[in-house]
Amino acid sequence: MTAKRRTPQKGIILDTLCRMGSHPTAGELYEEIHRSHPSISRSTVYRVLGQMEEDGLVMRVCLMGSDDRFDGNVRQHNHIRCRRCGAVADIPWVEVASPCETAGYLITGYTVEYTGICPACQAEEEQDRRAQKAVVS
Amino acid sequence: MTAKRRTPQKGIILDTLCRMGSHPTAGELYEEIHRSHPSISRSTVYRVLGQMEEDGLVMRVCLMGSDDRFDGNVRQHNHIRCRRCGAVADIPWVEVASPCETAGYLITGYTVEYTGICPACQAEEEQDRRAQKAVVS
DNA sequence: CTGGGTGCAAACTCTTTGCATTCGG
DNA sequence: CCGAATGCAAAGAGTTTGCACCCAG
Repeated sequence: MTAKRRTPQKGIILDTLCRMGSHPTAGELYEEIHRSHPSISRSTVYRVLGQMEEDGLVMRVCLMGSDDRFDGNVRQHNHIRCRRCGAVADIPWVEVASPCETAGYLITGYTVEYTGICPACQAEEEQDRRAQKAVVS
Repeated sequence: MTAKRRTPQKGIILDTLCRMGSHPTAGELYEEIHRSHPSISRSTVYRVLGQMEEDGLVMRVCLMGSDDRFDGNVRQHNHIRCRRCGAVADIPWVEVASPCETAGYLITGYTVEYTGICPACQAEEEQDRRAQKAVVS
């Protein structure tokens, strides 16, 4: 009983997430799916994502100032978020030493979120700097 | 121009956040403030918190499966969240080695979020285990 | 005085839920 | 067949915004 069923919707949702490669929010993923499969509803996307997260098929990524994002890559890895445009990228896993003082908590895991500037924004900032110089001189 | 003004509301909001010590969501902080200062509106709390975050007076903490939380402690530190009851605690800062592959990003910072079981939940789980044993035997 | 700040209510966005219908096993 | 899964629409929850009034500088 309570056996989970395979449905075309689930396949499409997981496929689309993996094919996107990026880290879409549930809403963004729905939009993408909706383009090719208009019949799949928003609620199904939310329900299936939540379910797949429980089953470990996808990973929920929560970064500051953004809705939850989903990642089809469930291997252990870290994320970096551009503080200028908000883009998210995967970066290799880094081992972190456990803190000695844990406020009495029993530590079972951790995640590291890096903040930085993505390549595109680095280039744009460089351009801005040149433009600024030109005006000043 | 654009000078920021000191208002009693801002003082009360920051004071309350710091006095609470915990890591309330904007809504929780509003409720707490509302008890002693019913005239302060919800929107002011949201607006002021966002502003103080920009000014570095408070820190926004985003943990999985929860609304953003605010922390009056702006010194560098990490957080640990109980995966059973959701309680959040501060723990000392831990230096993390920067990853060598950064997907082209220029890393400017990072945060570490630990997951674990808080003291209270450890105790409860221990009790549950005993109760379980009693039933079995 | 001036315009930044506030309170209020309405608007918005994202997510969840109730329910009748569908369809996988 | 049976009930898990879906689609739809409506409800929730949290946050933001428009606007008139207020008050800090």
